[in-house]
Amino acid sequence: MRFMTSLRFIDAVAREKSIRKAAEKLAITSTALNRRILQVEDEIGQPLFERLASGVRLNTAGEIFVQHIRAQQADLARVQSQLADLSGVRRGHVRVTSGSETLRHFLPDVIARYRSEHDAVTFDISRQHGEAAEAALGSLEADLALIFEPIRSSDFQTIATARQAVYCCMAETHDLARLDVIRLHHLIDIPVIMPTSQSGVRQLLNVGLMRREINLATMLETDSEEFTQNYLQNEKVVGFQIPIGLAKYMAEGRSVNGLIARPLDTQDIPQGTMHIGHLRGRVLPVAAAKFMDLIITELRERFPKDLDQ
Amino acid sequence: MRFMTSLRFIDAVAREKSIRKAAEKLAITSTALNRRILQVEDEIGQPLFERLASGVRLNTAGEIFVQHIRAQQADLARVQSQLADLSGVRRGHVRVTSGSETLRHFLPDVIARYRSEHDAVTFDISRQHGEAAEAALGSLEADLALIFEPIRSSDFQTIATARQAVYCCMAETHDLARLDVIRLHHLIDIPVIMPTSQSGVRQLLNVGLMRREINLATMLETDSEEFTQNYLQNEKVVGFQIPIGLAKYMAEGRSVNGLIARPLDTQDIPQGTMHIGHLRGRVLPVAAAKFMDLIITELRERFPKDLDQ
DNA sequence: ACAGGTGATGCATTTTTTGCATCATTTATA
DNA sequence: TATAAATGATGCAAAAAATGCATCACCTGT
Repeated sequence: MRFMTSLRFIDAVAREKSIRKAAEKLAITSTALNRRILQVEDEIGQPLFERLASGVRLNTAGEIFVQHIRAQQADLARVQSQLADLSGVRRGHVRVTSGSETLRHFLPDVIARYRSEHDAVTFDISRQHGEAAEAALGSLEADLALIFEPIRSSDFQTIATARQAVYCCMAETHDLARLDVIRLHHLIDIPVIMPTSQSGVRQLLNVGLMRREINLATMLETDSEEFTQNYLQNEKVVGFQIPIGLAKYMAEGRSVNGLIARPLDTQDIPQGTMHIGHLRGRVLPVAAAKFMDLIITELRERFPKDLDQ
Repeated sequence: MRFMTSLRFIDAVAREKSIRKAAEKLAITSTALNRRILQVEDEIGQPLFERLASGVRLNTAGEIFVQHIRAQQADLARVQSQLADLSGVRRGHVRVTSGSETLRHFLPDVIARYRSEHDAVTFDISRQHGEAAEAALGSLEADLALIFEPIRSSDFQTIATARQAVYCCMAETHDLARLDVIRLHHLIDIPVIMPTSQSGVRQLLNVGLMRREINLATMLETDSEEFTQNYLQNEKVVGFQIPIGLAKYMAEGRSVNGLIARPLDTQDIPQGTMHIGHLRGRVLPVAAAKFMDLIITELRERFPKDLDQ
């Protein structure tokens, strides 16, 4: 897209905070890049960058202008996706940002299902906790976000939500596996793996633990779902997860790979909410919009009672 | 804005439906213009125009792309307005489309008030009836619209509404001027000037006339407020208008320039609604947003009881 | 049948963009 | 404190892109 060149260059310089570094990435000389920037600044009628000895930095005007550039790029992507749709094939690129909960089972399932029908669509999946995920939407680096508790920004437009209770995960041979519903006091003196404090699950746990004044025997703290699930198979410890993060049917009580999940009583630990949405005011590319539809379809199939739209 | 050139050119061709005609307006040769279009079509990967013997016409892809171009232009204007705001002076350009009702008194008053504080802001006022006004918002040819009854498109985002009863206008020497409120049957056999049928006032009148099965003695039909108001001073006929279209204080019963206004009984003719709004999903330029604020302020001062936000 | 319109294309010319060498500054480092 | 290694800006020549002219092929209305 030749008509986007200057704008793309400015975006690159803003990201690299250096004309020379950006020039290298763009495979042109710093001279040419510098001149393009000076030219646009001249047309705009005011500088977009502060010149520092260590490089450049966006000034206020630059921040506004770069936001415009990114919005324009996002809209162009949407248009291209729409045009591709016209000519039959659905092409496109979908950028999803999400907490770790959905990465192990849910998103792989949905993407596979989507790509089985539209294999010309490609994906970018970035793992980010709530606040960072919202920022990624804001800077137009992502189209969709799946965020588990809480939503901070009013710029986030929720399209659907799914209530999610917190489950305990453990080996099927674990003593607690006999219970249908687990109360917090059952966990006293039982070694547990805790999610890190940025995670939504951890925040829900904290609420209940504070209220009941219970301290758990935290043997390990990690933000890796992968590690947790694997470790449970080696030692009789308890991990925490929400249904969307569990293998299919595990939330119904079935054992999968020797592991089993039991819900925590919602009197002890409140249910959380998984939010699916995008930046307010954005029109999503066809591919992204359709993918979001499929996410909601999949959620409806898995959690028919807990889905709100 | 050099980076907008190609897009601006495409927009021009779409409007002119001819490369040669557009080239003339743009003060370049048709060759150059033709080549830019071919280049963009090549980059997009598909044609945007159908080539006819009589010129060109947008195809479906072109319609989508041109809509994108206009959205970009509008957003760029917003950004420029915002940047100008940064540097102190409020610059900008506000494009308003409205039915005829507001053109005589209301908009001139509001614009004068606005420009007394921000004289670097310029205006475009286009007179269009409801449907055309909504289309102008949709094609981004206008920022704001004032539409009197009814709203057709769900793309119109109403920001404020003001209820408006229909008034009869006449010379203060007219027989009916003695009445405080006029009933429809008072108008039987009295010569009237009717607004044309696209106008919201006419549509409200029609509702009442149909219901009561009354025919008025229409001596003349016009869409010109100017003509109507001037003619009332020459002959004892009755015209129709809503308060926003009357000179200040006339709706309170005062006579202005020998003319006087009396409300029609709302049992006979329902009140209408003046809608102030913009295209859904658009972020307005600073100047346009502030101007809309001022419109609402003015409406609140004039019609404190009938304004909804 | 034909005159007058349309968009497309080859080629020479003009304009714009790019890259090299270099300057003036600032920052990090010895 | 002196010095080396960054940074962005600028003059000038080469490369690339855009433009204008002349012309073609085509369609439409008369």
